[in-house]
Amino acid sequence: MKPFYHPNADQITIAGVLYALGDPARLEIVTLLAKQGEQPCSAFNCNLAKSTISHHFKILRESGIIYSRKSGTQHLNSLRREDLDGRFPGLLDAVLNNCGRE
Amino acid sequence: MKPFYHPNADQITIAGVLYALGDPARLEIVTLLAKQGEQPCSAFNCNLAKSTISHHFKILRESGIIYSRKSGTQHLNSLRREDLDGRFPGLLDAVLNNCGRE
DNA sequence: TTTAATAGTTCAAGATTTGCGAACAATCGA
DNA sequence: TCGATTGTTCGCAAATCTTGAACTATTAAA
Repeated sequence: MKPFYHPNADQITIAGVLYALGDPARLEIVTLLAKQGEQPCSAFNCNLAKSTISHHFKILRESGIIYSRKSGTQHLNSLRREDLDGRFPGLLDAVLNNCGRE
Repeated sequence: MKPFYHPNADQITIAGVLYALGDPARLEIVTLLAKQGEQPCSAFNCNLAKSTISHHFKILRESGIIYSRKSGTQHLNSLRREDLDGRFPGLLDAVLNNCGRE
């Protein structure tokens, strides 16, 4: 399998981040990682197909929102908080503060 | 022509807002409205086709980000700042503060 | 009251993207 | 080595995006 692509912090764009966050499933993934810290893909339970979930993680990874590393058979994912806060101060917090209360 | 659909404030979802903002053209439209106030669609100059711009305004309108009203042959568009701030405090400001400096 | 000009919307078609099941790759334990 | 687990990749159908052309609505001019 190809190694994961992760953009550098300065390659992260706000349109890319907002696009990645603009999907209910991906927003839930991000909320989960914010609350629980590093998690494997399987920690995200929903009605979506496995391949679809893999796709969502890829979008989040390539937009610069999450970092993924291999650990045994799992892929552990974590929020790139520092990179995001450094690049777009206040953005991630504003999003997280407003999730889960629609 | 059908009258415009505008969601009520409580129908605005954060995923819908983030999705609408997750496009470079729409992000520029929002930035323009934030800086210049109410503007017609034609105030947004870019390389896109007229029909595409109309589509982008529709996405912004139906996600609850802008309000559109007819005035003669024009459609004047404005940010729904109060509705957005009331529903998702800090979100719009965080986005606007981080636009235009990639 | 025609006629033309302007501002946007709607429509149809091709290109792109999304979601899915099936097949595949990688790792771990028995 | 065999099976179980985790996640990726592939191919296809459905949905969405971009565009030019046609259309609606309003204003101004002749």
